[in-house]
Amino acid sequence: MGISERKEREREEMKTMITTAAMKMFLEDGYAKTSIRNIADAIEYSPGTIYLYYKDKDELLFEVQGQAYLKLLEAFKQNVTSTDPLEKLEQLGKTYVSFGLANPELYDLMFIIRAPTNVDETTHGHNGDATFNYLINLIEECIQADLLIFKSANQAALQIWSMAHGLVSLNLRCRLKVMIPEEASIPEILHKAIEEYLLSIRA
Amino acid sequence: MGISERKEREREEMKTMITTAAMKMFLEDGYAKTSIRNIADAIEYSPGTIYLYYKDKDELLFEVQGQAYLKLLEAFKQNVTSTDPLEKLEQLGKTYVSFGLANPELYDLMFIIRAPTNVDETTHGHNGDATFNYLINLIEECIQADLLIFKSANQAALQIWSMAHGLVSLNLRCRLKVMIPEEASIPEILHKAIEEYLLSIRA
DNA sequence: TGGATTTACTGAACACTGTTCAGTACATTT
DNA sequence: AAATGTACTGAACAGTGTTCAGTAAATCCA
Repeated sequence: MGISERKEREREEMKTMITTAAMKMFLEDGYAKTSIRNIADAIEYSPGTIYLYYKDKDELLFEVQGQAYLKLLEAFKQNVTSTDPLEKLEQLGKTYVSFGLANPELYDLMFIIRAPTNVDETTHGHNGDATFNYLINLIEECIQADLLIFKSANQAALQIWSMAHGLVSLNLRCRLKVMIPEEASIPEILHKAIEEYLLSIRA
Repeated sequence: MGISERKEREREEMKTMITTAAMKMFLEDGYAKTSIRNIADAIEYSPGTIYLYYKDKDELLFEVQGQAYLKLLEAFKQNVTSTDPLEKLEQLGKTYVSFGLANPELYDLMFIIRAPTNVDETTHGHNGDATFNYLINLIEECIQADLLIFKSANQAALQIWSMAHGLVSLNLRCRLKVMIPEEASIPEILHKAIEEYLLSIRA
């Protein structure tokens, strides 16, 4: 019976049609300013239809977040090319910061925006695991080679991620203007901060 | 002519009445879930009245943010008691983290929430200056005594604030659950992270 | 093939949001 | 006492996420 298979396929096509439009509009206008009606308009369906495929706007966000995490993972894989673990860690850190600077709306929706998805991590927790594991594995590699001052990978990841996220998210909320008056020099200074920080945690 | 003075006084009273109610409701339910109508109900006025005192919801946020920054500054002054600059820096860092953990909604509205106030820092930039200067002065003290690896106070502030904000804000968005499974141990681990970080940036 | 059933979709409706503004009632001034 | 100024109201506007009775087409079964 090929009909049910075709219907399943059509359903998946519809779902990706919705998320593709949603992703595009989230990136252009931000999550908050993108309404279900706008998305429905973009794909030329009625608002109610979207609810036949996603239970609410938050589930749509969750879906888009998953894609965004993969996009970040791709950036990691593409830019972390060195053979030296510490150098790889630096490449990862700089990739993270560059990603946040280049895709502010995306970064916002991945890590900053408030939504059920971002709060109750019990059901929605395993969305960015692959990307996070990439960091953890790299850190473990560094620790096993005795290259960092940390004893546990979790401890190291906590600090390293916090530093990187702090830099990016404070910038996204314009909190760095007091410290960095010239907007143009922000990328350079943030990369320098990552560099320096990683120097300071070397064993 | 005492009438215009009385009117000015009454106007100020009304403004603080509004911001007091707003602050309370922002803390309890969050900024997004608090509506102008809710605030108006709480102070027993019509919604339109609020707009006679504040031009929009964002201006209300700005006002409450100012109070929140002062509250944080108070916490700094109360907890930073040591005579040793490095110890003072540690006390400040831990106070910052504790503040964020104890007042999640307040921290959210101060540093995380997205609003015109938080984005265009040209007109709204000087709201938290006193609190920020407290940090800068302390860092300058450390640098002048050659206690830190940094050469410039701005450079140091960038890293230190980013680390602290990263820890607090990732926690507020439940991003630490992958690294810290037990919720109860979060405060201790975050304080430990601050401790360790400050050790790693000692000259 | 023809009638019953399942499926996909619509768009009006509900309860909310921030914000505006004509209208009103009271305080102050002349 | 009449005219002016001020403070406040609450209905209205345009938007939001979400639901659901109604419809039309596709599928199934006899």
